Amino acid sequence: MDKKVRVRYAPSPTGFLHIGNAQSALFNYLFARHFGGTMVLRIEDTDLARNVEHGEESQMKNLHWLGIDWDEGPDKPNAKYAPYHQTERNDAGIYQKYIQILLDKGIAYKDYATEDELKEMREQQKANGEAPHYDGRWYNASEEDIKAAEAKGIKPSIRIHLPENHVYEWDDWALGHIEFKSENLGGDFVIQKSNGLPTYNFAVVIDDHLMEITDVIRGADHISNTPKQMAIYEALGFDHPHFCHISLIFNPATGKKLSKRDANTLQFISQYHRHGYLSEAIFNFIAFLGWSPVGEQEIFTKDELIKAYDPKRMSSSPAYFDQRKLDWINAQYIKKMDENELADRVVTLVHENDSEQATKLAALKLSDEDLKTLLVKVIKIHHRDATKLIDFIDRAWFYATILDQDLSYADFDQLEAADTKKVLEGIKAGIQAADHALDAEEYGALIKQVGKDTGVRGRNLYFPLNITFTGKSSAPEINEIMAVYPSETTIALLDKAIAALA
RNA sequence: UGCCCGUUGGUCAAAUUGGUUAAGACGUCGCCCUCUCAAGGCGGAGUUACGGGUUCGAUCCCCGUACGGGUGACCA
Repeated sequence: MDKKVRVRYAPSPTGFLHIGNAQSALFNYLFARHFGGTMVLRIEDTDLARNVEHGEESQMKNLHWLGIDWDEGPDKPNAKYAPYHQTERNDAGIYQKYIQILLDKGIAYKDYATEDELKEMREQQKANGEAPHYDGRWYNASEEDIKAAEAKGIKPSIRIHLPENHVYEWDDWALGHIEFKSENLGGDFVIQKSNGLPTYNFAVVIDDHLMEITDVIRGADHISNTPKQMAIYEALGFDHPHFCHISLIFNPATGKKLSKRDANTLQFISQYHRHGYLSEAIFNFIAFLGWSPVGEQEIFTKDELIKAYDPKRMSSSPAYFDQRKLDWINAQYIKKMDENELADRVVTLVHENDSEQATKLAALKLSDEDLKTLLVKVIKIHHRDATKLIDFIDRAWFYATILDQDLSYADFDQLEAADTKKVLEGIKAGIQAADHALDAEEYGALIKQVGKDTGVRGRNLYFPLNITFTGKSSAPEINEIMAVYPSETTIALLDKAIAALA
């Protein structure tokens, strides 16, 4: 690569950070970091009507959470390229200047057609079996027509005139060679709206050129915009950047690209955060949707991904989003992380999270210290079977409120009642005999001792305890679970179970 | 309907410039381990959309068909 790499992620603040957005931000990030280039964040806010309050702020927050940062943007301006909001760039007259150049060259022209006229034109074309396209009615319009339209007070839009028999072609990082014929672009298109703002296709070209973007990495839904943008680059005599169109992520439920409107799938990065996914796992997972490394390794840290990233290995076919695989990856990260760090993360999550589980646990008003102590115990027990941080929250709440839980003793029916009673009473006696609260190891020893004393073993020994302390016959390491509770609670639970036996 | 793109098991996918018993992972099934559940270990089943062509040989190159998707705005 001869020029220093500069890439950009350019969201429009019309919503919150969606998986699809995250994917394109992520590949831009990997591209920039892999080649030691610069990552730019630019806000494409020219559609005033659709801008959402806090959309931009939320995007940035979630990007940071994911581990994606940038070198230039609204929060990190660089005098040479600022500003980074398209509305501000418009106010600075940047787009106007290039519109004027095209107007002067006679490549762009004013179009006084009204919305209704255009609509009618398209309907007419449709009725004739033609593809809808602008018919060029105001190209080379007469002075009189223009004067007449001006007199009526019509505010014109500005269109660019497309050359005939021209081919727009490029070599895409992901797709290889692609070409479009100029006559298939839908006719001369608008570059400046009648309200004076540039259209997306125009602003993108000007900004990417001025910001010296070398590689445009974006979703495959932009493929058909690319030839239009190339028409603008050519009209202005600019070189165009390299393009990379990332394959789209599909929703398995609908078979279409993941859309903000799909209610049944988690769409937004914040939702994954909320549900207790680790940002590292999401990063890892998304990187593998649309790209794959050489070799068989599947779990990659961010640094490893940056090192391994190769734009030539971008996929050209769409991928279905498989949440089970994400769950597996998330579980891998959880297993690798130690109890302390996990507990810290869960504490943070409990504070900032408004999920049902977190709210319930927060309502217990434990001090951070007590909460962490409890969580470390819970994590020890469930480290192997948790897939999400929220699983720990859920269990911690359960254990903390065990006395209020409506435990089911139904499974006692499958066991010999006399044996069950002996076991439970033996354990109770053991706890009462001790002069301190037992820890997990001591509980383990006690259980074995009771087994020896009573002659009850195997499931007949463990199931009664599982049922007593969790309400289910199967549970992970029961001695560790018993150690979560204070002695009084343990004894109370035993009494409850013994009473239920009678 | 036009234009563009895509198609390797249920899912993600690999396969130096055409030669592999067509990797690996998730999921699934079975076995082992184990008080149970999980985790872990081992193993099984399961794929080159279809039809032609080029070639000694095609997942790979070409053509067609089918299916899927993207796009077709004074949205971005």
